[in-house]
Order: sequence, then C-alpha cells, then structure tokens
Amino acid sequence: MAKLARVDPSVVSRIINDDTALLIKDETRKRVLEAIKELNYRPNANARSLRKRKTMMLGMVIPDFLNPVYGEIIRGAELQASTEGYHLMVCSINKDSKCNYLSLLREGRIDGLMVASSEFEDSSISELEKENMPFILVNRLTLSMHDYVIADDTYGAKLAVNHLIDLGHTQIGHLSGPLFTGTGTERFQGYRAALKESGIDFFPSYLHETGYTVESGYEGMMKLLELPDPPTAVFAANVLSSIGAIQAIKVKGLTVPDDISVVGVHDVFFASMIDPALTTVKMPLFEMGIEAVKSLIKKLNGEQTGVSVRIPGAELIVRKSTSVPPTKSIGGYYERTGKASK
Amino acid sequence: MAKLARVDPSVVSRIINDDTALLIKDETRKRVLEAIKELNYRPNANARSLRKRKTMMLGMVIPDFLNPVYGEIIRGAELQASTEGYHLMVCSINKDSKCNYLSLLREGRIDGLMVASSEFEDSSISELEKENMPFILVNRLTLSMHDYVIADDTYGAKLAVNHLIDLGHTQIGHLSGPLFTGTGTERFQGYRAALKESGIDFFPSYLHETGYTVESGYEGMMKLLELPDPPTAVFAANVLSSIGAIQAIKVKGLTVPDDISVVGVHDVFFASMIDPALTTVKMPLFEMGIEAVKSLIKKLNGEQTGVSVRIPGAELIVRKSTSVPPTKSIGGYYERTGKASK
DNA sequence: CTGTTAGCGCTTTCAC
DNA sequence: GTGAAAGCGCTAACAG
Repeated sequence: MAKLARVDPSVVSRIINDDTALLIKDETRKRVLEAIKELNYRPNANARSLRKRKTMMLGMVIPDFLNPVYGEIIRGAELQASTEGYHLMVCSINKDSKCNYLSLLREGRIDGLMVASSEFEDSSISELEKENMPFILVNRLTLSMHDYVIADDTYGAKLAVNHLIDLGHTQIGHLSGPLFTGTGTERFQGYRAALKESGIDFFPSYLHETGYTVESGYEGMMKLLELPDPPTAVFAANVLSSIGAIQAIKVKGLTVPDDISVVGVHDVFFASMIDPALTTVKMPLFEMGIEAVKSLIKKLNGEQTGVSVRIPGAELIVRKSTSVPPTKSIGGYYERTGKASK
Repeated sequence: MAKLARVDPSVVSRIINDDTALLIKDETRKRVLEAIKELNYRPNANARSLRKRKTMMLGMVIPDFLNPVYGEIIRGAELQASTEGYHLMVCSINKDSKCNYLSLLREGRIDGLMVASSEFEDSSISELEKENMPFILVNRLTLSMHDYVIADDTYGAKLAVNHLIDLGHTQIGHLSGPLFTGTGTERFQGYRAALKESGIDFFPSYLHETGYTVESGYEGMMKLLELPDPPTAVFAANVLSSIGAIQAIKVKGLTVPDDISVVGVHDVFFASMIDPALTTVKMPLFEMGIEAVKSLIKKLNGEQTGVSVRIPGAELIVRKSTSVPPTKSIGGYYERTGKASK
C-alpha cells in the first residue's frame, strides 16, 4: 500500500480525490505522490464503488456489433464517456449471448443504461421502468414516453423522398423499418408527408414493412417487384435493407438506377463502395452517441428530469443509386407520364 | 435485504452461491428463494468482487468499433464470455478516447485483458508484462513472446496468392499490412512462399507496406500503378486496404478484374456488396474471439501457463474481383508471356 | 493538517 | 443447519 509513505490511508484518499476542503502539507503530499508513482498505485474500483455507491460505468445495449450504425453511435458515446470520466460497457443482445443488462444494473455494475437496440422489447423496457432503473433510450422510442435521444428521422426521410421526387419519380416505394419502432414510423411519416407535399397519392401496396437487415430488404423488394406496376424508385429505411433491395433488383435482371432508383438511410463508410455507390441520408449517429451519454449523466446527477433530445442535422448524400425514372414502365404496360402529370 | 426472509445474510450467500458443503433446510431455502424473487434481489457485484478479489469481467482492446473485423471477434468473445459466466467490456484505443486499459486492470475492474489491436504499441505491452498483469494477445504478436491467439495468416496468404497464380498471374503485387505486426509479416511470408513454390521471383518494388485502412490501401495501390510495369494482380493484406486498392485502380481508369485482379483478407459481410464483389480469404475471426476468451480464462485459473493457440481454417471465397490476367500489359509496353514463361 | 473510526454489502471461518 | 464475527479496500465524519 501507499502507506509505505508513512501516512494514514485516509490521507492518500484525500490526495487522490484531491479533496480541496482539507489542506495537506506540501511535504506530505509530495511523499504520498512519490509512493503512488513508485508502486503504480491505483485505488481499488470495487472498494470505491461499494463505498460511494457509484461505479463510473455506463452500459449500452445494441443489437449487433457488426451493424456499422451502432459502431458510429458507440464511438460518440465512448468519447463523451471518457471525457466525463466514465467507462463504457457495450453489450449486444441477441438469441445467443443474452447480455443481462438488468442484472448489470441491479448488481450495481453500471450506474446507468443506454438502450440503443430497436430489437429490445418494450416489455423489457417497462421492467426497467418498474424497478425505477436509470436508463435512457437511444435512437428509438416506446409507446410509454421515456427519456430518449433521437435524430430527426421524419426530416431525414423527407430529404430522401424529395430527392426522388425532384428527379421526376412519382411511383415511389418504401421499404419501411418495423412500424412498431420510432425510427420506422417516423421515416414512414416523412415518406408520406413528402409525397403529400408534392401532391402524390400514397399507394398502400408500395409500402413494405421490413426489418433493418439485408435479408428483409431483399424480401421486401422482391414483393414490390412482383407488383403489376412496380415503383420506379424506392426509399429504404436503412442501409442494410437498401443493400438487400439492390440485390433483389439485380436478381430480377434490372439495373440500379436505370430501372429503379434506391435511397437508403445511414451513410456508413462502405456506402460509397457498393455497386452502385449508394445515395443515402446521413444521420447524426456520432452526435447521438455523445448526446446519449451527456443526457444519461445529467439524469444520474438529477440535473434534469425529462431528458429528451432530438438531434437535428440529417443530410442527403447523392451518389450513383438514384437517377431520373425510365421513360417506359418496367413491365412495358404503358408510357410514363413523369412529373408533369401531377 | 433478503433478510426479510428472517435469516442471516450468510445463509443467503450460501444459497446464492449454492454452497454444496453446507446443507440447508429445504424450508429455509424455499423462504429465502421466495424473498429473492419478490425483491428481485441480486447481490452487489462490487461488494462481492471486493471480497472475492474477482470481478468476472474481461476486457478487450480494439482499434475501432467501425472495423468489422473486430466486430466478428467481439461476437465470438461475447458469446464465450457469457457462456462461462463472465461479462465482456470492450474499448477502443485511439487518439480521442484513451481507454485506459491499464487502469482497468490495476483498479481491479477487470480480471484479465485481451489485446486485439494491432495499433497497440509494444511498449504498452511490455508495461503490462512488467506489472505481471493477466493479458493475452489476440490476432497479433510481439517480439517478446507472449500468450496469444492467432489464425494461420501464412496459410491464408498462400491461399490468396495461389489463387492468383492458378489464374495465370505472374506479376503479383502485395499491399502488405504493417510489417512490424505479426499478421502483416505472416501474410507477407505467405505471399513470398507461394511465389517461391511456383518458381516466381519476388520483385521488391511489387511490395508496398500499408496500414489496414482504406486510405493506405489507396495510396499503396497508387504507388504500384505508377510503376513502369505494374502488377496484373494484387494481394491486399486486409479488406479495407483491398477496397482502397480497388478505388485507386478505378481512379486510374482501369477495371477490376479485367486489368488488375484484387484479393483481400477477411470476408466481412459487405465483401459481396462492393463493386466488384470481392474475392477474399475468410479468416476464423469468430472462433478467434471464442478461443481468446477460453485461453484467457484458463490463464486466470492458472490451468495453463503458456496459452498460445493458432486457429486453423482459412478459406478462399472467390467472387468477381479476380480473373485471368489481361493479354497485353497495361502500359502497352509488351505482350504478356503468361504463366508459361516461368 | 493528519489519524481514528465506522461502515459500504458481501463471503468465509468458526462457533453453536 | 444457522448465526456471529471479521475483513476485503476504500471514504467520510469526527477528533485531536
């Protein structure tokens, strides 16, 4: 122990926590500091957490470490956490590894939890709520309102759909996210709003509810392609589903964007590398991670009761997967009338 | 407390840790179990860790959460950790957020550390070693031998290069990883060995040392393309650098694979989605995560002293970025002689 | 300015 | 079979 500096442990404690209330003789402080350096002493975090009832650890639940959307959020969260002197513990929740986030909280391993998984069931959330656990939702909502940090998904969706409309599309499909999720419904609402503002009717069979995965995007797009008069453009609520959509279009022997244009949400780093380079809406994911940590810490400190943040700043990144609509219908049934018809 | 079950805390402890040495009356056990259920009681992890000098937490250091290679490793590690009753704490180490892995260990927040970052300096590792900290290297090596879990990178590289040779290439460039890393040197050695086995001379200017990033792959490829007689095929030591290489080739107005073939290492989920779909060597990353946790736990339990594992099973995944060499040299200087020349 | 004391919530040894 | 007591390493209140 640093008691080899010939002082009481409490003095060491005061120095380490630089307790400004009590003054410590320079000579003593120096002696202790030297002993600390020599022994590479670091106070035991468990003892400290036990005493202070605070671990300085934050938890975050995501669906999958391979999903680049969450990678970006984690980056922001990790940065902000370390800035504020906290550690971050991320775990994914899926069938295999059942990260027991609730135990993490109950056992006092973490001070607060960020729920950033859309796969996370509402029932689990109400359990957190029932036990009055300190948590915050990230990039998602629930029916029962909670503290949350989200982006402006409605605006982002409008950006995407207006881009398609500006190119001349009027037959615009939507591969929505799960419509029981906040991001899914908001993006869907943005889609409808954009159509309405341009006087384009909403056509229910052009809507397909999918998950945020490549597979479900593929399947959803297949359904749209089987329509007698398929859309000339598709707004996919996610990058992964947009990639699945492109695969489906290729499999059907059609070309993106010549036959069908595709826009996705989330400008992940490989969006520019796929074929064709994907037009996307860039959402402020990094900022979301930062804000999530800020808000959670505020909540922990009781500085704020309802910490609900909506981060502005979605941005359209135009690449090669969108272009003007083809002049003839895909099925060859009739000539397109184009934007002039509206 | 569960002492509302009218028993001593020590009894609760025995029941929770199902201490088989001491038998407990069925009636008491039932009463305690009911109280636990009712209160949703979970023992405080900090108190427990303090007492037992064990946290059941494992740490892992990676360079970046956006790098899908590590995502795969984390997945495996998380699964195995939860299987063995441990929690996993991953943090990335970069200029911004300086996850202090050493403090994590010294403060007793984690029982052991997995170092899976090639960016992690050797000096930091010797510091870990000097303080006799329980750690293990994952997917990397150092000069001073340590416990490690790696894949067969030499074999993986041979797989890639032999594929190119089989297609008829003799002018094969290599965008190596950093040659001070184990993966970098092993893949380079596999490249040389494959060339040698086919009687192809190693041509030093065809070797370019790059980092494991898109940018460095781009730059390295540009250098190769500026050669008077550039290679007809390139083996990139990483997915990201292979993507950078493809970008460079496109920028120069050339086509993959018609003008130049490209093989990369690591079959990440978007390898099939880029343009052209990437031929890769799939390394056993998920298994690496699993083995890393197994080995670290063995080391912690003192079951094994030198835990060094090499995981077999690299696999070639052929897609669209490789084909037979062009019949004419790119620069147009002379006719290719092909494999027959050797 | 520094030492003494008590206690955070648990586990373990010993006593009954 | 269960309770009592001590102590893990720290911090906070109080004494001196």
